[in-house]
Amino acid sequence: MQDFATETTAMPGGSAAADALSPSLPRDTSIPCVSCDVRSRAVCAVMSDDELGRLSKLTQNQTYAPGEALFFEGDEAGACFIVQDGALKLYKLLPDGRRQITGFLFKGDFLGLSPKEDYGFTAEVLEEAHACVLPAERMDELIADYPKLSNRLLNLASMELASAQEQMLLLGRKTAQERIASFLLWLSQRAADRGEESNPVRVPMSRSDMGDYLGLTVETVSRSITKLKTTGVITLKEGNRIEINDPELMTAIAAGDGC
Amino acid sequence: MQDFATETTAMPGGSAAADALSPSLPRDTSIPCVSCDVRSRAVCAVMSDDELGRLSKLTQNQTYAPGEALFFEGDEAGACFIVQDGALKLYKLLPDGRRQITGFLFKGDFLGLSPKEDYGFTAEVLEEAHACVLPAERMDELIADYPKLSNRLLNLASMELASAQEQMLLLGRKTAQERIASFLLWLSQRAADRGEESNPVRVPMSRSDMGDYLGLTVETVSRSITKLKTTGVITLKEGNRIEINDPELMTAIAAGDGC
DNA sequence: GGGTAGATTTGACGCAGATCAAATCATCGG
DNA sequence: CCGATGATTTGATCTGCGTCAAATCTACCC
Repeated sequence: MQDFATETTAMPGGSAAADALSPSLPRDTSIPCVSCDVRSRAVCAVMSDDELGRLSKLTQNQTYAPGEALFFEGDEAGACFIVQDGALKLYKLLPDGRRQITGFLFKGDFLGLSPKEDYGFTAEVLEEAHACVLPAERMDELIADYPKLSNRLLNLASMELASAQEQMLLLGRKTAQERIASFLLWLSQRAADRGEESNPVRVPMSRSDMGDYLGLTVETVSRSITKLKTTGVITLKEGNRIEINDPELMTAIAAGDGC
Repeated sequence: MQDFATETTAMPGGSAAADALSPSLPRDTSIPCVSCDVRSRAVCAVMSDDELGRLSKLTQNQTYAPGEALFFEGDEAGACFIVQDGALKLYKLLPDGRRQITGFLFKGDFLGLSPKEDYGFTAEVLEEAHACVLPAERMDELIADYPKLSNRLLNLASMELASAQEQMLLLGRKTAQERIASFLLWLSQRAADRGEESNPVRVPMSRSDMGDYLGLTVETVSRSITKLKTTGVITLKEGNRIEINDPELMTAIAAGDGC
């Protein structure tokens, strides 16, 4: 299975479909995909109302609690997911327990599709999440029936591949300081893409998760953040939020051009 | 642009199409895709003879010398490539010159398709290469016309994404020794997939390139290889080839389970 | 409010791998 | 075969980040 979590920029012609029904109710799983909150940014953006009608019959809405796993590395790849809200982390483990987080997923992100029989990583909930679950066989049928969908997934995969390469550059060649700066800017950009507050940006993951994503230890993450704080480049705010005081400088630091 | 170089396993039902014409001539660019050397393993494997007829009219065969670049990071993404033979390296640079190689490409690999306007990395020749070049607009048309092709590319992208995640694990969490072992096993596996000798495996890239791929310096690469040699796990052979004496142990080392 | 458990920060120290430097090896043109 | 040039190996030393340990801080429950 493959995650196609991507820095999805808004699809042209797909302005957010307002939920016409019962806006006061917290969530009604009977509402079909047509009025889905993330329709305009998710894979489904390329499907027509009619096609979504078919889709909505195949999917199931699920709620996942923090710490819960949608699936584990090595599990048979049985379903695809579209994240409706919340946050996930994806990770791989070495036999001795060393962990590498390969991505964080947010509202609108797609998760699924494996080149192998089994999932290549674990998907675990960071913040309570709702997801739209689609059995793998159904997904295969949809891909076969709707070339548009296949093309859309190809686009998402391309974007994700590009960001994977960016991450390789970070992991292979950047200093701790540069990694943290790059990460915070990325978080901020992704929040902006989702239409959420980007500065200060909310940081929903622990220092430990940041470390496992950036190839650093908790202590180094903490020290690097402290240093950025001391230098005045960032400010820590209430509610796990971080303000980037000087985005220009921050960008320079992230690229190894700072100082 | 995105590279979809993948550990392509042989396509079912696509046994190598022998070149029926002038087998003694080194290379004849007039031979259409139908009898192409890499047809059975490349993207084209999903196209029928007729479809390949159309394809062959859109493509151009090119030869590239070692050190030459197919394109540079930041260039406008104008074409897709199918590697017919030779070897390429893909890399990204930081402003101060630090380099991260994000992949090596071999016979049958696909390169192209960008989520952005520009290429996100440089593609440079390692060993003289022949490639089939397809203008981006033509490629877009083909993708639109042949859902099979789109699906195939999606598969390749999925595979590449999985191996990118594997590489993140390597770069973020493995020791120098583990990285080298993982790399040599990967190189060997890829050679096997191409039907080439896998043990001893030919290592077509310099120590410096290995370092830039594995997030290490030349010296550390050299020392790690020396150590594996001294331990008796590998043997250096003529012609830049390396023999893996104990694949079991090597695999254990690569996973961090050795010793 | 007080207590507890986990997360984060801070401190002291060690080491894997980087850096700097030099020797050795391989390739290739003449 | 010789010399030159670049790649690789080896050696000595340094350092950024990891490791180990302890001190806060935070959130949450009673």
